[in-house]
Amino acid sequence: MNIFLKDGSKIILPDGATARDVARDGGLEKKALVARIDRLPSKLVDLTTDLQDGDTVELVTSSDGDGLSVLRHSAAHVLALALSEIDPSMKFAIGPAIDDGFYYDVKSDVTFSTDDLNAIEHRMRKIIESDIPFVLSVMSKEEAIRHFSSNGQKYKVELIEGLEADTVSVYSIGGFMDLCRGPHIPSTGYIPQDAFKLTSVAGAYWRGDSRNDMLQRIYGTAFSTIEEKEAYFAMVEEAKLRDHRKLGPELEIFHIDESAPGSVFWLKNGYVIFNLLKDYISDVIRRHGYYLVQTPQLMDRSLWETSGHWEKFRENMFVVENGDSTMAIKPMNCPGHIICYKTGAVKSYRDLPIRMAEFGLCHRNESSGSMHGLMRLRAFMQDDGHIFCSEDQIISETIDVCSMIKEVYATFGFNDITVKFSDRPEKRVGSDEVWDIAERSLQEASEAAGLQYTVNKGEGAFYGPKLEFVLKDCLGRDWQCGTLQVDFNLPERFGISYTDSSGERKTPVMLHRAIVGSLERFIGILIEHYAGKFPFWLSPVQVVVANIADDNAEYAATVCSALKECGVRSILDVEYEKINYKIRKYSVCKIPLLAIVGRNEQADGTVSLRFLGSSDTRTVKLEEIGDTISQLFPDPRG
RNA sequence: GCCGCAGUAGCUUAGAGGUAGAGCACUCCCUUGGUAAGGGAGAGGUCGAGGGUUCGAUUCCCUCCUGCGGCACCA
Repeated sequence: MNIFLKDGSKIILPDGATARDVARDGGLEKKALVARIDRLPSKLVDLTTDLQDGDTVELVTSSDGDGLSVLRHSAAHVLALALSEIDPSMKFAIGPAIDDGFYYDVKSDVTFSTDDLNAIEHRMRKIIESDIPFVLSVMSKEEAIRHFSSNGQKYKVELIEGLEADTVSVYSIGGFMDLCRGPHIPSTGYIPQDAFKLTSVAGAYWRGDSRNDMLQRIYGTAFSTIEEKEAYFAMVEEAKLRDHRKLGPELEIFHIDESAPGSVFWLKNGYVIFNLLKDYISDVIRRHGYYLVQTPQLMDRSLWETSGHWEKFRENMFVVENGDSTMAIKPMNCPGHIICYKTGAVKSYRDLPIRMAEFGLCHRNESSGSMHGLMRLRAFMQDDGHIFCSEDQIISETIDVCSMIKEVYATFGFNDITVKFSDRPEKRVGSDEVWDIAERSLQEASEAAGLQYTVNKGEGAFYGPKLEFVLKDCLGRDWQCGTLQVDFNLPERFGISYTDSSGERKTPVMLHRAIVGSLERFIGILIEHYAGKFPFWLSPVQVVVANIADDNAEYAATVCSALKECGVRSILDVEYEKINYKIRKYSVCKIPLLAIVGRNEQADGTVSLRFLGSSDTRTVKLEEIGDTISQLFPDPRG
């Protein structure tokens, strides 16, 4: 029969040939893992799949992203086989490939720890060496249930029972049978011995539901080549070095104390960054027509009941009993802004849009296991803002918010932004009709703003659909920061209104928006993005002026004053220490610029500038130092 | 909150049923030096908290706190 390859060439194979014969024919027998056949659109299939005359076949190797996923998925099966050897009564849940590897969830009386991973890996290597084929069999649901019940595989039985089809596919390696949709690599030997590794053990709930059994999850990863594996682990190491929880305290940016879990002590350097960020955002939003307000920390329970937060988030709110009244520390700022809206004269359509912003300190009683450095806190400051507008202003306001977000991200070098659209969640307030309008408005606005987004089904806020802005840092990691939410519900619940041009009372639409989300979290991201080497404008200490010998101390002080005069954040170091020692000291704390003065500089009225991470120096005249610095380090804030 | 792991000087860490050592940092002394650590001395620890076992616990056991890897949650 005639078989076509992806490049259009044709080969002739005997009847009954499989995709594997194509691999053999093309000398790819050792590399091809699975295949794509045009007759079976966009689906990967096993190489054992029978071909038909006229099929176009594409062989897929592990250098293809989908092929790599198959490799990892197969590695998960090998892991399962290895685990079943350790505990024959082990119950298997699921073992999929994920973005950077694979895992298998199991229930066992044996508790695994990181120390056990080597031994498990060793068993996996034996299985890989034995080059056991993956064998597909298709059986009826009943037969499969009988099989998996007979050896107590209750999770597999539950999975099968949930399947629609009449038959299920099962893959075996040796005697080990696993329910699986496939496809798989031809045999275990296709997993490269030196390019896979088990990485960690963790707990995970069966079917991701905290009401279900807690399982043990064993994570691993596999790559096409050793080089790719090494690059991956090098990246993991690099991420560890940049970890804001390590750099933050080291660089005197912040501290989190046992006495206040989930709250930040901003240290001397961190508070400079915090204020620079806050001032910068203040400036941007002011240019975009916002005014700032500040609302109380403690507000009465009734307010939270009206907003719906009491019902939905009571458990996560800090509540204060005060005599006869019950107050809550604000977990967000929206109700406060609604109260601000209600004050003063009755609003007219001429007043809209009203763009109100607040650096709002919010407290949420996050569960103990969810806290993570600056990324997830119990107390954090939102760069919050609410736009009260009419329905026909949604589009123009959305466009403005998007451009503002892009502008701010670009200032920090984040140019790769993706957007997610989250629609109505199961638990929500408001009628479906209102949700229809809200979702449609946000969709139209997104299109008008030229956004390309992916949809996160059911992930919206309880009061409205939302856009989430995700930025990519220099290690390629995604961080969700900005958000824009369209809300028809809270204005309704609080009964706020404006008078439209025909004199009629209308309820305004409320757009909730944040650019960076939480200042704390954004600074955490910045620490990791810059690896602690902040750009000049954000550096807490921009210049250290250091003398070489005592004779130059006075001149060094003059230089330091001159820098301060120019608005440069500088400190003076005239300690009696060798210049090498000082250079090392300030390189370690990542000061971007050192101004070194010795006998020569003093005589010539100059300063020797030394840049972080470079041994080049540059000598400039003292009176030109301010101009030189602003030329060398242009301010990206515009 | 759940599963697992960890907590020794400011930081990084060694150690063991008989109350602890090191490096960096710190203080003092010597060195007046030219672009990533000069030399010497000193000080610094109720070994996360509470309870139990023991003649004796920082070490073994239990409870709690905090953190770490995940899961769940995330207005």
